[in-house]
Amino acid sequence: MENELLLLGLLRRQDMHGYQLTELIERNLSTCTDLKKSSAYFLLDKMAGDGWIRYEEVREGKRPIRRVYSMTQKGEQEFQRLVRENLAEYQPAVFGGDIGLAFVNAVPPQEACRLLTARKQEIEKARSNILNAPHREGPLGWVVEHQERHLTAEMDWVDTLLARLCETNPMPLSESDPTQEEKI
Amino acid sequence: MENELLLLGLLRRQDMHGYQLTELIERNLSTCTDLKKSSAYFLLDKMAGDGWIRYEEVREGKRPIRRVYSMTQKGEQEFQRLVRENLAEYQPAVFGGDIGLAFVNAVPPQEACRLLTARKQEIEKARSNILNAPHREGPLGWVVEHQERHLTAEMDWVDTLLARLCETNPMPLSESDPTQEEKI
DNA sequence: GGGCGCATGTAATGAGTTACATGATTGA
DNA sequence: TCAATCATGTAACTCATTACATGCGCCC
Repeated sequence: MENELLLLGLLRRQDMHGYQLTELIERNLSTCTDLKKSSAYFLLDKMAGDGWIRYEEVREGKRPIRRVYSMTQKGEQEFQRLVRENLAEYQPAVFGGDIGLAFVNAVPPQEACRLLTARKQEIEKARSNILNAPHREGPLGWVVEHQERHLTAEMDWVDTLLARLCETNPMPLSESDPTQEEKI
Repeated sequence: MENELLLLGLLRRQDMHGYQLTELIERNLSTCTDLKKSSAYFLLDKMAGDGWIRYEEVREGKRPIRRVYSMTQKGEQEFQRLVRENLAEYQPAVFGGDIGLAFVNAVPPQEACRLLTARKQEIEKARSNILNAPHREGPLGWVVEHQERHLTAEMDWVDTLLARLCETNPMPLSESDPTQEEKI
């Protein structure tokens, strides 16, 4: 329901048409969601069907017709319910990158270091993207700050891993050694 | 492909039947995945079809027939490819809880604090679960450590939020004040 | 005798993505 | 004139989940 919450939260501040919403999300809110255009259109349709929002078709000049959405009373109620639900819960994060890590012994230490260094660079890139983005005030700024903290922690974590993997094995074995692998 | 990687990585160490695999995953690897039984069975089927693994039907005593899976050469190749891919990439984490946070001004500060405190307790619970779990050595221990670090950071983050939200507004407004809300 | 654990699956459902379709306007 | 932007959507597909179905053996 996060996506619905997001759309409701945005429409709550001002009426918007679909394209405007989806551009806003993809351009300015990529730090906290990656909802795609067609998914958003689909949800807007659905929420209109459920009476959470309604729309008016508007033609401005010679541009294509826009569906300008606005919240209904029912939508506001749902929004109030959804924010509370979202604020009160914690959804455990699953880090897909940990699966590879669990089997890191299957690759020679030297190569593992090379690969993790590549990962580190991706994290660094994401982090600098955030640091270079325009500063935001209030809750939206906090969301960015949260992501920034997380990325900093991830950098730190990869560094720890590199230290454990490489510095203890400066001269790698010629091949991965299955006898060094652990039990589960 | 993380789920495939996980199954391959486990089968690489020793042959196992489906139930054994899925129990292992649900009981011992819940920190890094939440793959469900039927999904795992489905994937095992698929991978057998693709020739990554093969199985032998074995009946032990009067128990139900087991499909004991083992890796093929092709499976080992895929595994090697998938670990490297996984180690080298970083998949940006999206925190669903940040959507609610972005709209936290829609609820009265006092209530927001109550809700975030509930969230904090859930995080604390997850953290103590991990701290009380048996200690693991090597890469698997690292994965647990990663999760533990993350949960600790999340606790810290919620505390920061609570400080910003509650301590600056010890006496809440009677209702949420839309004029305090921000632009996007 | 009843419930739990073992063991494998199917079917229905859901959420979301990619790729595609359409068509007009604007700017280089 | 050609590409990009605006604007909305559909269809096919992927991936995973939930709920359900089956059936035997073991233990209380």
